[in-house]
Amino acid sequence: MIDLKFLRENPDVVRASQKGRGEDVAIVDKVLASDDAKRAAITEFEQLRAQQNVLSKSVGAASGEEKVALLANSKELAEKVKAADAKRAELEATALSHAMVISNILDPEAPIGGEEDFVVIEHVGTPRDFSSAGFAPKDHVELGKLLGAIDTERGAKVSGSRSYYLTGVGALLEFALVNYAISRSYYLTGVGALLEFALVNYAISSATKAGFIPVIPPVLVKPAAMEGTGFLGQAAENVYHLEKDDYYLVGTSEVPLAAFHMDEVLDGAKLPLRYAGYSSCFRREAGSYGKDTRGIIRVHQFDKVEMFSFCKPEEAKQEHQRLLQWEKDFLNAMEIPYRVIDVASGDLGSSANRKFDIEAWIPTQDAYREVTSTSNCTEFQGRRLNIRYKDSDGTKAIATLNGTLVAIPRMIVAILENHQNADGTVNVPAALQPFLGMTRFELV
RNA sequence: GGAGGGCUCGCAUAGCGGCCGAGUGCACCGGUCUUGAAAACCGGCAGGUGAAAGCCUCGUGGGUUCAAAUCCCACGCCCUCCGCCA
Repeated sequence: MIDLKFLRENPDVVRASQKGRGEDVAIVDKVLASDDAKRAAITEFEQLRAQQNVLSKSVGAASGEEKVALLANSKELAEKVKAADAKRAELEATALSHAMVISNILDPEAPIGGEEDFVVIEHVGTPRDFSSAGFAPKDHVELGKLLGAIDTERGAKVSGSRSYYLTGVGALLEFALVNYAISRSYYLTGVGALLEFALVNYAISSATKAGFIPVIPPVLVKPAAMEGTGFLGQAAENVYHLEKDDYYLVGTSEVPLAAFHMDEVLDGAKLPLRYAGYSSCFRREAGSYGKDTRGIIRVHQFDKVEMFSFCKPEEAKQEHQRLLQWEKDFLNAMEIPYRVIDVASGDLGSSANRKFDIEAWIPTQDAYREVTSTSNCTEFQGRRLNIRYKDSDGTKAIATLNGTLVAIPRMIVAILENHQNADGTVNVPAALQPFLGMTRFELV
C-alpha cells in the first residue's frame, strides 16, 4: 500500500503516477477525502475516550450518592464513545479500501506508456545464425523429446496441459542450474538450505550411478493418478485437494512416478525400470494433532527423493530387497544409527503387500523414528493404473515398488542431532562434504 | 480428532474488575566509587500514532461493564498426553 502521509503531502506525484500507469486518477481525491473523514473521526473518538477515562477513574474513587450520579454520567458517555468508535471503525475501513486501490508510485525513470512503449537498455550477445550453420533449429519440445529431457505428453496425461516431467538430463540440468545459482549466492547462515541441496545431490548422483533415471515430476496431478496409486482410500483425508480445478497435491512423488507409465505397455526386456523422483510433498496431517508439533519431524510440505521401480511380478520380492539396500546405503553414508523394521499388516498402505521401514536414532527423543519406507505393491497399482509389460509370454500386469531415498527434513533432524558437538556445531558426514564444500557447520 | 496447561515491557516472573501501561529479578545504557574491572550504590530502560494534549497496544478478534491484563466467547501459537505418517 502507498504511504498515506506521502499522499497527503504529494497528491500530485500520486496523480501523475496513476496517470502514467493508465489507472484511475480520481481515486486520489477520493482517498484524500476518506482519509480526512477518518482522521476527524479518530480525533473525535479519542477526545470522547479521554473524557471517559477521566470520568471512569473518578467513579472508582467516589462512593455513595456521588458515585450514583457519576455512574449515570458515565453511562451516557459510554454510549457516545461506543457510537464514535463504531463510526471511526467504519470510516477507517472505508479509507483503507480506497487506499488499497492505488498502485505503487512509479519510479520517475520508468518509461511511460503501454506494452509497446518499452525502452531497450542494451543488447548482449549475438543471436546465432542457424542458416549459415546449415540447419533449422528445433524447438525445446522436440529437443526435449530427442534428449529424453522433457516429457510434456506424459505430463499432460497425469496432470493436464501445461504440465511436464523433467527426466534424465533434463532433471540433471535442473539440479545443475540450482547448484550453480546457489553456489553464487553462498553464505553461511544458509546451511539448512545447502544441506538440502547436498542431500539431494548425493541422493541423485548415487541413484543415477545405480541406474535410476532422475525425474522431476509434477506435484499437481489429476484424480486418476491419485486413485490409481491408492491414495484416495483411507489416506484421502491426508491429501490436499484443489476443488476449483479438481487437482490433487501429491503427498509423495510415488504418485506421479507410478502414473508416468499409466495406460502403457512396457517392453519386458527393459525391466526393471527405475526412477528417482525429486519433488515437494504435501500432507494435511489430519488426525495427527498435538503429535510432533515441535520442529520439522512432521510438516505439511517437505522435499523428498523417492525411488520407484517397475518390474516383473516374479522379481518384485528381490527388487524390494534392493530398494531396502539402497536406503540402508544412504543411512550408512550419513553415519546415522538406525534399525530396519518389517511393518505389521495393520500398518501397511492399501497398495502395499509388504513394507520395510528404516528408523533413525533420534537422541533427544531417545527413540528410533521413521525416516524411510519401502513398499512392494506387486501388481496392485499396475492394474489400477493400467500399466502392463509385454514379453514372449504375452502381456501382463506389471509390479511396482517404491522406497524413500531421502526425506529431507527428517534426515536433517537425524544429521544435526546425531552429529552435533558440545558447542552446537555439527560435523558433516564425509559423504556430504564434497557436496557442501565444508566439514562442519559453524555457529552463526 | 480428543484431553489438559500456557501466551504480560529483551529474558524470567508478579498481577485483587478501578490505586495497572503494569511490580520484581536478570540483561542492557548512563553515573558515583576504582589505576582499570568486578561488586556496591544512584538513575534510566516497551512500542505505535499524533504538532501537542492525548489515544491505542498485556497472543488475535469479539463480548459483558461506567471501567478489562483481570470476567465470557471464538481463533491462533506453544507445551504435555492418547488413535494415523517420510
